Amino acid sequence: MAAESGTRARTRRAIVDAAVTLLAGDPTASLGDVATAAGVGRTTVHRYFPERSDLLAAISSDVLDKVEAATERARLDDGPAAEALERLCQEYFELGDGLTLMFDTPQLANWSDWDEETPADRHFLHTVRRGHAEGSIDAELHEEWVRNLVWALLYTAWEHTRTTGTPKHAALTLCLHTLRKAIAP
Amino acid sequence: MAAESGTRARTRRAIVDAAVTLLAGDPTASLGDVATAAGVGRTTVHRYFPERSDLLAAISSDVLDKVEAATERARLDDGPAAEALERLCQEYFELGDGLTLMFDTPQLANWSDWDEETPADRHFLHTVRRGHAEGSIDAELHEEWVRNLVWALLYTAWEHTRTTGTPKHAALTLCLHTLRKAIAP
DNA sequence: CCGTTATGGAACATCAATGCTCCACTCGGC
DNA sequence: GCCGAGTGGAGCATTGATGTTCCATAACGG
Repeated sequence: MAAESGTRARTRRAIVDAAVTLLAGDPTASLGDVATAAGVGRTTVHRYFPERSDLLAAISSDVLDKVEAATERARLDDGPAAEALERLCQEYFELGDGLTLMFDTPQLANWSDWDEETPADRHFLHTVRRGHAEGSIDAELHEEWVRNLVWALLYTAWEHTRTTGTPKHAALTLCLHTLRKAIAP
Repeated sequence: MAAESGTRARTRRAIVDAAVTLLAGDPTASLGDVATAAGVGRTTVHRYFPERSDLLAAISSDVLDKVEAATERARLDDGPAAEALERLCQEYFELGDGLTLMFDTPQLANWSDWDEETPADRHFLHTVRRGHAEGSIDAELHEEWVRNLVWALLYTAWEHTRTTGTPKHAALTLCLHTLRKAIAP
């Protein structure tokens, strides 16, 4: 909140970004590892985030912000709901490691001020219901299932690029192709 | 391998089973927690598995065995490939915590004698190719993608029961419904 | 160019998980 | 019912992560 000097802001970003990347690969990575990855001394990490939980909270908040921003860019209220979800998928896909982290470390939400219900989440579920009403999304698939499905597909797509070396765009195509067919009525 | 006395075999099972359940929920659970969950002393756990890695190897081997057994029960070579995959999905779904554990702790494979290629995996990929050939599975979806997709759907289904309280059978239905549509040509 | 600001590293205390040992106890199977 | 296999708990050493302090130094910015 309080404006930070340019230097401090930059260092803070470096630490958070490095932590996201590192923790996405190994949620048990030590703070020393994070410091090294960020190109910073362990002492400096502690200066910004006195306790591990402080760092996790910062990460959580950072990723949630990005999710919110991505959700807005997807313009969920424009056009058919099914197409809106595909746009959202593309936006979320760009989140990369942040996505992976949120997917397999849901406890992360607890470290931040997240009450189960973010605006992005509400907007997502609302869009699915709109799809049900207008008939562009299979009515048998509950909102929550569709949300979980989207996250799982995105996670799978990233995993797919890591293990098979498939290029990002190809993985995204597979992901969207699969989603489109899965949610079609 | 060497035949164990009934008592030892039972204790060993209790520890492994408890560990699977516990680690599925929290991969960082301590050996003390595992001992408590298994209803045995921490000393006993060490007697059976001198190091943590020994326990992980045992778990890995145990789960892999169950996967192999489930794969055989699915009779992948009978009938259309798409239907075979649905049967497999139902069998895998029954693995419960073991499934969750393998999904979000892939490193587990390293602790056992797993060379990237289990018979079950080979059989699975082969079945997908059969589906491509006979036209019952969308040819645009590579074998590896379908495999990852199936695991992700199963994981999501379990997650769905945990977070929304949906009954198991309903989650499985959603899972199968989604899979069927996703892999259809 | 100079002073404030930020950093890195060393050193230290703490803590929890682990791995290991010993011994008394009990429970299972003959 | 007896005896040995199997168990549990207390205790102890080790290790790695964490959190904290202090000081010398680097670099940022006016």
